[in-house]
Amino acid sequence: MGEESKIDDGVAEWEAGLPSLDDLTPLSQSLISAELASAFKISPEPYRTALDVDRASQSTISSLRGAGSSINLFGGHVDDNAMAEAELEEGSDPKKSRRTDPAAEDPAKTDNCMDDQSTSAAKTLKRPRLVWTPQLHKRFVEVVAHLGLKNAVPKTIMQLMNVEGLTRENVASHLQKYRLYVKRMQGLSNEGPSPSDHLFASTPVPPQSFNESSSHGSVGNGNSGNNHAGMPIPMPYPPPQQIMPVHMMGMSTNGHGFHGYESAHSHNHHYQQQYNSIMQQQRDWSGNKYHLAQNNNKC
DNA sequence: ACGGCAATAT
DNA sequence: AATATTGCCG
Repeated sequence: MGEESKIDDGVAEWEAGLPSLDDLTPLSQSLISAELASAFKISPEPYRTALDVDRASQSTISSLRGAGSSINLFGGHVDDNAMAEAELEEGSDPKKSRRTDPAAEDPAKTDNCMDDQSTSAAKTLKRPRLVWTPQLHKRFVEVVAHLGLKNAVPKTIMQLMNVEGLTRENVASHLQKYRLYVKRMQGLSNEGPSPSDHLFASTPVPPQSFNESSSHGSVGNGNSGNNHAGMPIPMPYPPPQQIMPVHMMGMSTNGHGFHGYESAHSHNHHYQQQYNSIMQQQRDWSGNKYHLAQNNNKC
């Protein structure tokens, strides 16, 4: 409890040091050219009054205080305004109702070096190490479960997880560990998640989800807490973020365009392909946390 | 190119 | 301790 007042003091002090409204560059000033905006189908920023800004500020502050649950993809530090966008949400978190317009750029450093370089740099630049938060891991497990262990290979997992910035290597590494864990757990069938298994223990191990896959059938773990038969996890995960101006007419709005277990015998590469194309649309780097981490990159 | 796995590095 | 990277192989 003492902590909170400390934070309050800090915030107050910080607020006192802020420039007055009159000193600030008007938010109405566009950060990108009109051409660029229209080229990328970015709708123009709505006008913001000082009141709007204040409200946003309040909301930020309160969210900083309230349950420090920044769902940042990467642990470590949340640099400054970087936590404005949460990485992934589950349908099971009714508390977050913020779906206002994305905004609040920093007028101070209008850093407009992008295009060519930043997009190619996305793959070149060294990214901060990934932190497998429970949310992320959960997603991972769900995807693996749905693929069936047979098809759960890094690339596919990565694609279906649909998490911005997640690399194949990230998944491969995690998968390797995960497999070891699962094996370890099956060997010692009666439960005993070692204390070192924090993360893994928190998510029930995939109960051998579907008919195919698995060649030797000793995988039936008594633990089948998830996966209610008729309700396969909503696979086409809601794109955590990113706009995707895709108009695919085959399977559009009806909730699920994914029927999980195709691969082995069926030839519905159809769907998978459509998926892939979507995935590629969202893979694009645009602006996100990675650059910020430790790279005072001048361009 | 990809995937799996163990060893090793950070 | 958690991830990343590397090397070797199928």
